[in-house]
Amino acid sequence: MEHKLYIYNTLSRKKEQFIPIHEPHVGLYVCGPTVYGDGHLGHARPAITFDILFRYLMHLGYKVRYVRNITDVGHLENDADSGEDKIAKKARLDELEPMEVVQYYTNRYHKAMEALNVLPPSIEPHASGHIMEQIEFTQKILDAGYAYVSEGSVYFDVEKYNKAHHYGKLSGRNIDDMLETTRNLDGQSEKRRSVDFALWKKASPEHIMRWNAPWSEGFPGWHMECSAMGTKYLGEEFDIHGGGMDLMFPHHECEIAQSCAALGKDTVKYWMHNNMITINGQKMGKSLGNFITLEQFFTGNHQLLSKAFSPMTIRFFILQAHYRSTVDFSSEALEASEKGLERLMEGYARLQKITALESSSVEVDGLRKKCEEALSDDLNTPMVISALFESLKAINMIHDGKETICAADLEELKAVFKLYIEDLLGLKMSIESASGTEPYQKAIDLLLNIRLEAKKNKDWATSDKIRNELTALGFEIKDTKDGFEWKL
RNA sequence: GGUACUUUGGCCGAGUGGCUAGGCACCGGUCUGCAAAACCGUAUACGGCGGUUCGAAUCCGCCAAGUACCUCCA
Repeated sequence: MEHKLYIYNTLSRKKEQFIPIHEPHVGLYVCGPTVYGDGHLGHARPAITFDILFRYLMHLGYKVRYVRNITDVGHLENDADSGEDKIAKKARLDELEPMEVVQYYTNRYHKAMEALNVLPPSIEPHASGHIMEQIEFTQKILDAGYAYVSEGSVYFDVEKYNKAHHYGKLSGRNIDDMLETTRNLDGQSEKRRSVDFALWKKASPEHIMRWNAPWSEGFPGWHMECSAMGTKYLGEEFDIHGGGMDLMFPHHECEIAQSCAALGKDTVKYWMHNNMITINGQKMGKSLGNFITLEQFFTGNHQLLSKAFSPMTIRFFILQAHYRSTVDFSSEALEASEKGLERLMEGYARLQKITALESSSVEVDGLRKKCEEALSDDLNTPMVISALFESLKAINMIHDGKETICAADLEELKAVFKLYIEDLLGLKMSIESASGTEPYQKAIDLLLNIRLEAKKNKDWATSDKIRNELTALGFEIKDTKDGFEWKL
């Protein structure tokens, strides 16, 4: 690869040059959703962030295998000892089979992702479909001596692991602090230490989702699925593991410990974490109950939303901030993004209509380089967008006849805009352009042509009436030099 | 309590030891019968106090405010 990509590795807390383990192949694993409820804005962030990475790696010529899991078992509601499985709880409340819950929300998640123009991953494994792998993985850890069986459940022996390796190296904490802060929570536990976590849980009698294992009839611990499925599809060592920052501890820390204990080596080379979306400065999340679902954004059906926002607006809004920064949601911020996106896309459409002249009065060369440098510098999408907006000015000036562009420059500009807007940032033209059937469109055109005639005759009363009434119906009428344009 | 991070103009949000980020809003202009839309343009900034430096919003220290993780969370 002639171009160098730098990504921030949470492990080293530095930007590092990305060098694949087995070029040209790249293995990418990202923690997907637990499908017990509708996806919210927070789910869109990692999906979009790693969608950009996925697209960019492919653009650079790598053969990428992108694995994003669906968690449908083992993710508990509260403390590992007493919590109820999230899926099972939802199923009980809705009187459904757990797998009905899983299917329903998985479908809805897919629909939302498609609307956001997030490419499907190469493999989307379900935890429930990989119970055997998880049992085997657990057995490996037991064989290695880093786990113990207690009352039919299997727990990871964190203290023992920590003697040989550093438990806490990803999140930057040490075991003594953790033992201190968690000591009080520990009462009736079957665990030796409060920091130990479950690899396999024996199912209580009322627990529906259960499988046979050497230790008991039960289900796998939450962290186990990613270790088992990640290594199954990407190998014992793979390139990039991503997810939300809130998963850093304990989820990813446990994953590192599990994989290292079972395989005797570190599995992941680069750890990447996207930051959180906040609302009034506070993290948006299920536990805080302050989340807005993606569907609510698309329909505008939420008290904090001034109106509906298109999936592309959401995508653009997220891309306008760097993935490692928190981004604060507000209706105003989204409206600003919406307008900005519209301007960008209209400029992009305008670019297609520009005719080339003999020579260029504008500079086109720098854009591709700027975008490339920005994206390869730890996915700096805000910089890419900024560069595009700067070129947008030139496009508009050319359109107005104030600047000129030659054929070669025009081709380059079109190519770069397409590459970055469509292929890499994944922004699509708004769907609104296709409004109504042909007879319907012709009827509107007819009305506006009548208005045009009225204008020629200086019959302002008729002209304004048509304009005002159409506006009242929700049409946007634009007068141009030689006619009109309209949209809903 | 422990650990980490953040603090940029009216709002959102990049960046960086010296050169305009960008978007939205505002204001001014072009266009228009008037508007709207569109387009162009100007302005406004780097939490506070010290230090390093020829020079810091950018590095260091202290202080303040806020957030996250330490329990489920993308």
